[in-house]
Amino acid sequence: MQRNTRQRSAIVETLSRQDDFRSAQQIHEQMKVDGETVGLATVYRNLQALSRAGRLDVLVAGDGEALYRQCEDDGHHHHLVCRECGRTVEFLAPKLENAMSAIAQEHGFTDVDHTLEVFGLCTEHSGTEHAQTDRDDRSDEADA
Amino acid sequence: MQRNTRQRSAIVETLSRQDDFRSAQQIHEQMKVDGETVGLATVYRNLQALSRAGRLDVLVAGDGEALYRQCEDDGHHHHLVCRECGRTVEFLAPKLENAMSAIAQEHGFTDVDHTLEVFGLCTEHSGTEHAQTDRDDRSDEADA
DNA sequence: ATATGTGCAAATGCTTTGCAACGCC
DNA sequence: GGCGTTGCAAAGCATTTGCACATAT
Repeated sequence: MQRNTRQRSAIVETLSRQDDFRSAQQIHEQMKVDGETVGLATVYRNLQALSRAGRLDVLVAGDGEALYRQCEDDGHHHHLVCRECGRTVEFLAPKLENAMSAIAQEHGFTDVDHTLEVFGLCTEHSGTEHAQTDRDDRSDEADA
Repeated sequence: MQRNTRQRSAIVETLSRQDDFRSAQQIHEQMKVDGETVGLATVYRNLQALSRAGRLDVLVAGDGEALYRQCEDDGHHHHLVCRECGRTVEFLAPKLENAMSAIAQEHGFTDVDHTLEVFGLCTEHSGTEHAQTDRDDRSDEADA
């Protein structure tokens, strides 16, 4: 990832206009709609490169599909994602990180890494009619 | 899942002799080695049926491959899995469950569900030579 | 100039499915 | 005997890769 190409910029551009997690194919589709002509393989290659470079969050959906979105937060964080629309809330759980390390160490595991993702239905897609106020994507902190 | 067939029994049998998470293909392979003749599609179909019936734990590896193993624990629990050999330790994290519910509720999400898996290298596959005692798969409890 | 990046199409790997044969109940 | 089950091969998907061409630096 060392050169600036029209395609790469377009991909980054598209991602920057996107709040929620999207699959490579959705992103490619979106670009086509926007009039950008970029090969699907190129989208895949760049998403990979960008996430390797730490500029994207990647999360693997239940069915194994990879979803991407631009990082909002630098540190290690987790996501609360709407199963319907992909709307995402980031949150931190420092106590969890510690607990995980402790458990891993107890069992002699090293090089540990963990994934924690929470899936649910956001206000707009919930069957019930919850009233609530906080509906932005700002980072939050859990007490776990 | 209403009839008992030779194939289904063989699959359950194979799973019961297996401590760690295995992919459908690995299970199929194992059965072939054991002299069982069962179609790959049948293995997939039964693994799905069994996990639907709550008799198997399923976890999706980083690359999207589904891994199965028979349930040890009834309740909701998580796994510490060796990236190399699949060796698995189950653990509970009740405080985490609560924290997740709280966060979800705060943001108006409903029908929440979460996945937490910890990957690492077990004692036998760690580059370093950790000394340790606890190396079984008994359930454990985290304070998070 | 030349190492990188791109596009396309073919290949991969896991998983699912259509359909005829099969075998529990 | 009927309906769930199986096997096989084909189809599906998301993703990766080989290779010739294009292009940023």
